[in-house]
Amino acid sequence: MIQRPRGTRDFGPAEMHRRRKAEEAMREVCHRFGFGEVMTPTFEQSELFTLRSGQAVVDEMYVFKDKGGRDMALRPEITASVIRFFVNEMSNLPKPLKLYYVGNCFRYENPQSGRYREFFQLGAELIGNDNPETDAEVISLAVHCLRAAGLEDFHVRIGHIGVMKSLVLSEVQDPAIAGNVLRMIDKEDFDAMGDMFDANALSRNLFERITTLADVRGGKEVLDSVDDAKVQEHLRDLFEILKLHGVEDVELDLGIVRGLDYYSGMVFEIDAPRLGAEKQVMGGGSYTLSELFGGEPVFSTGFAIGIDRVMLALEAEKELPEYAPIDAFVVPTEDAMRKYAFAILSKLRSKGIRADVDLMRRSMSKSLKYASSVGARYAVIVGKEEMAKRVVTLRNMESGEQTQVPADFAAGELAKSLERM
RNA sequence: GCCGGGGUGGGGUAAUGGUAUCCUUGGGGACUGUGGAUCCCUUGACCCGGGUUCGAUUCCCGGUCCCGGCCCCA
Repeated sequence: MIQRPRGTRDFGPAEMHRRRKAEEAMREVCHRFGFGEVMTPTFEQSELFTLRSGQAVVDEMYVFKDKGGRDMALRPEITASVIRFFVNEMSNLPKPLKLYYVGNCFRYENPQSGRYREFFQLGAELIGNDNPETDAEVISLAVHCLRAAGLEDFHVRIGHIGVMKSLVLSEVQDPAIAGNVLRMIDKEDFDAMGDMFDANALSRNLFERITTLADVRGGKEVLDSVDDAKVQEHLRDLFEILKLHGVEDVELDLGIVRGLDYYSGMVFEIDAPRLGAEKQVMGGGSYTLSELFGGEPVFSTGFAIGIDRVMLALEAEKELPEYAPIDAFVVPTEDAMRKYAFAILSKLRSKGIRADVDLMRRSMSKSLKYASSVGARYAVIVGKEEMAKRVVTLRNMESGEQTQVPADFAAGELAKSLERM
């Protein structure tokens, strides 16, 4: 037997139905916000990702040499591809440019709850600016996507890299050490950071200011504790505009640092508290990447939603409705009626009814049983009597109620009945 | 990369050093112009490899996969 690769999943019809519904709801929101969909290759030159995220990510990527000896990688994320696309072909389009994408990504990591080797992201990038109204637009889009997917219990945290970065860089000259400090802030490992401060003779005063800042958490009332006047104003505007977007329940969290270096300004994360260790369903922020790929420097703000985690969170939140793939099952009463049944079937399908018919040459009672077990709402019984009268018998599978309707109008009658259900 | 818990038909289970129970599902039949019922027949499983043993699904080791956690998380 051939096993599915570790960390990958198969999705059956019922699950795909739920996933597509959530995905389509989020897509629709993206369009409503004026974002256009893009699609980029599933694999890219490895360099695209190492440029953005550093050489270390190679360990966690699916990398391979193609037959021409080129270093390739299955994409571990999609932002880099979108920006590459932008630099290559879209840099002259009017700004702001609003793009979104949905796709599978690959990371060679150890699977656990909410973490797979192939996973799915829906993300958006707004290219052109880094002002508060841009940030608000992007955060609002993320929040509205999650709401549209049906998620209710989630928690938005907004931070700003600039504050912590400028604080650290003001006293730490060595960029390697500064990077480590930022990393420790992100992990909230202040013990290790203390040791490091001692080892590098960094000031205790800086340490205090960092820990104080990292603790800043709360509603907009804590904005006052942001030293940097420019950042404070930026965040104040952002919170105000978010409110006008209908996004109010957000927390300021200056402890968000997001390890990697390319984020420059606002950063934000969304958690679904009902999930386990991997509870972050979305991450994003503003950054400049275009220069890195050989373009003009342009600010962008973006995010990526982990669709798999959203699905897990939805399951944790509520019973999901059952999936009924079929509206009507056409049942011939005897073998002589089978051909006629196809004619009826075809008519129903052409009118948009999700209809099916017995293909196993089963008896009438077995067919009804089958119709019942696949959750068909109606059985459409066709027999000699019906044919003679140019009618069909509609049997409501839930109530057992039966009515005869003219064969030509069966589709319309069904549609009406289905609407009522 | 590391740690813990697991792996028996498609799904869910029981037992066992001598190849396996029950339920469900699937297929067929009885009935047959009305189903979720009943009865009958039937397909189908011990994760893989090695070791111990006369014999391993069972005990031991390794691997693999699943579940959860650490690390990491673009």
